Amino acid sequence: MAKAERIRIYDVARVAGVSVATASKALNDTGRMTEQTRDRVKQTAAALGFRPNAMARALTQQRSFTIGLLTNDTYGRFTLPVMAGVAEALVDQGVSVFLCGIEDDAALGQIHVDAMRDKQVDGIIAAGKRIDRRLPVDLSNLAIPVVYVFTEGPPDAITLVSDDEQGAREAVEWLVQLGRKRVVHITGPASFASVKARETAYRDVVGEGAQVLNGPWSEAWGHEAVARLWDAEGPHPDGIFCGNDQIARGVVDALRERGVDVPTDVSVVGFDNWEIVAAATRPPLSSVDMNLKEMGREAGRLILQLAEGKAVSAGIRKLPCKLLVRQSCGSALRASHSNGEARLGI
Amino acid sequence: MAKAERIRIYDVARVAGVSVATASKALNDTGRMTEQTRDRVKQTAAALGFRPNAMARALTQQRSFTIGLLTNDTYGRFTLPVMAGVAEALVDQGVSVFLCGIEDDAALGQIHVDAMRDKQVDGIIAAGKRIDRRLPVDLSNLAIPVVYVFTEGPPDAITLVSDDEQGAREAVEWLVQLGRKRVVHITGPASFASVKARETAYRDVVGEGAQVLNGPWSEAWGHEAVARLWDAEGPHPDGIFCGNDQIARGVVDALRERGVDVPTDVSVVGFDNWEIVAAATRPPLSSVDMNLKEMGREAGRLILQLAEGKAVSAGIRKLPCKLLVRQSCGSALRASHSNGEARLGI
DNA sequence: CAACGTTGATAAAACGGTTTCTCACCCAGC
DNA sequence: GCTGGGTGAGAAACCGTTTTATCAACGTTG
Repeated sequence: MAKAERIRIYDVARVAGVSVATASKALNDTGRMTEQTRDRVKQTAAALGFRPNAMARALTQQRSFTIGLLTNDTYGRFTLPVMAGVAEALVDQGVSVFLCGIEDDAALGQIHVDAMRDKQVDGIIAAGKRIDRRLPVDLSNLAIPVVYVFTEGPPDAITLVSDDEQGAREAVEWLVQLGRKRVVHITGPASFASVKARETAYRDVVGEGAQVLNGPWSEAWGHEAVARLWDAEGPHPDGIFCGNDQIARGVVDALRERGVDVPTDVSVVGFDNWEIVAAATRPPLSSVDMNLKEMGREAGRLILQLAEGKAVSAGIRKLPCKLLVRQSCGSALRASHSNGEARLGI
Repeated sequence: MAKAERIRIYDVARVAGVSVATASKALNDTGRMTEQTRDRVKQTAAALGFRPNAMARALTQQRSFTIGLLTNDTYGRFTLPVMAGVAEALVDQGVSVFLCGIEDDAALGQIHVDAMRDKQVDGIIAAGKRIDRRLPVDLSNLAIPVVYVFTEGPPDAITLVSDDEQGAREAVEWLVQLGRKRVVHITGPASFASVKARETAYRDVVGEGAQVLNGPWSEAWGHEAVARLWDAEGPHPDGIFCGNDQIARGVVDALRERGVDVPTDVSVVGFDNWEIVAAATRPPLSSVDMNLKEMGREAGRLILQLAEGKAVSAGIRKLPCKLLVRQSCGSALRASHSNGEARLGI
């Protein structure tokens, strides 16, 4: 097949025997004309395989049907599901996504923002990997709408984050419901806002006897924390709520090596529901899913609304997490399992 | 700061006291004029903060300075580094990247391809997660250039893949150099082309006594394979070359649980150099890195050349892998370590 | 001094659509 | 028969840039 010249609306008009103006109006369902004329134009357009040139269209209308996704999460663990959600929400509106990875490089960020402006994006979604850090770019007085996802934005911005407190609460309550009496919390560095939020919920549910161990976000820390707990005097924990799945995996491995059975002796729950870690753990890890894809979808919907000129109320929106029960916390109360799942759904 | 109206080249021309045509030529370093005039225009443009409207520009020139990246690798493990490389190669040429995740959905793929055409992308990079599978879209007779990365393309296409055979060879030769006499190969399903390529290289280096175990790409399979090998009669392996890092991690864990020391008793090498797995393994895993980011860069360079109308010879290009030595294969020959690294570099 | 090539700059025509205005036409009402 | 309002369609302007064609002014040359 030869590289056919692209069909222009001019061609459609000529074949259909109308003017370009009429053709345009027919295809966009605007203007006034006979239903007959409109159909004829539409049919010839279809027959010719006409597709409007998005550039030309963007030039007159003030929309490019393009948005920019700015992120500093190169590894993609958090951003990838968000991206998928955004794309999903936008694809059937004909909106495409520019992906801009900026690491933590302010200069690179500026380059990408400028490029986006030049390309007339209808909006920008700024996605991060940490709720309490900003991206190294200033998007505060752009002429285009901005939505912040999983990152900190200016006070009056539209921001989407996960509800860490709620997620943690679900997890700890689940452990308590299973009958666990001594639940400890092994988590990341106290400097993270999400660590604080999760800890707050944990302390709230557990009350007296709460015990929190802070360390790096690594498997190694999970090992070490278990060592500390089990080498200490007194009764050992029978439930462990971990700050993320990597720590949880370290914990589970360490327990196995000590001959402590999970979930019979100890129930373990992680956070993030990072499939690749949670599923490979033996036994597979229960974990709190932050619904990042849904966050992406919501971001897509919002940016679309804004692009269409609709008003969206500013502020921070916390989206609910969902506990995903696998085998690492046991199924003593299997009867109430599905019940719990349903109750915990978003 | 008010949402300033965008400055058009018209404004620059007026302020600089020249015609729009002159302004355009001044800024693009084309046409003829006094050096003085050119400077004056450039300076007023800078002073006004003029940035050309990319849409309008794309309409006249035949380039949008935009390319599309089509991928079915939603999880992003392979595509993410590729994307980073592509973006890196293109950003300073002012080229932006449309990201299009299509899963394995042909209809979705078609939608994205159509959208890209409408938006006049200068080229498409099709990136996959498996060398011997095609993306569910037909890009063969588009009017725009296409580069295939880490996926199978049509026979006469420009395709970039990793040189699995060379990578495997480096790994196995390294094990042999360390003095390992009984090296086995635990790998993925035989249906994968990359499995075959790696196996070929392995057999080539080991010769007599080669032993290959095929299974799924999972940690669990690593465990099981070790069980098979160590429960069998006769001498145990002293070197294991694994088909990917997940299997390798399973292998290392299983060996530790059996009291077999890595790397003292057995040297282990993985494949993919998936940081998150390789680094968390105890001890950290030596692994073959496929240089995916460099592959992305190369893809970016190629698509750029094609977009500029330059000819690029078709065919499959195998890009070299690089062995990354960590602790899982020992350092008996530490003296030749850096030597080896240097020799194995790309 | 006329013819001519250069030079610096401009007007105007693209690019491919959308949108605003204008207008011919038809029919109803007086 | 004249006016007026609604209807269907087209001419033309516009979006913001690049590019081609044109042109005046100037210096050179025969």
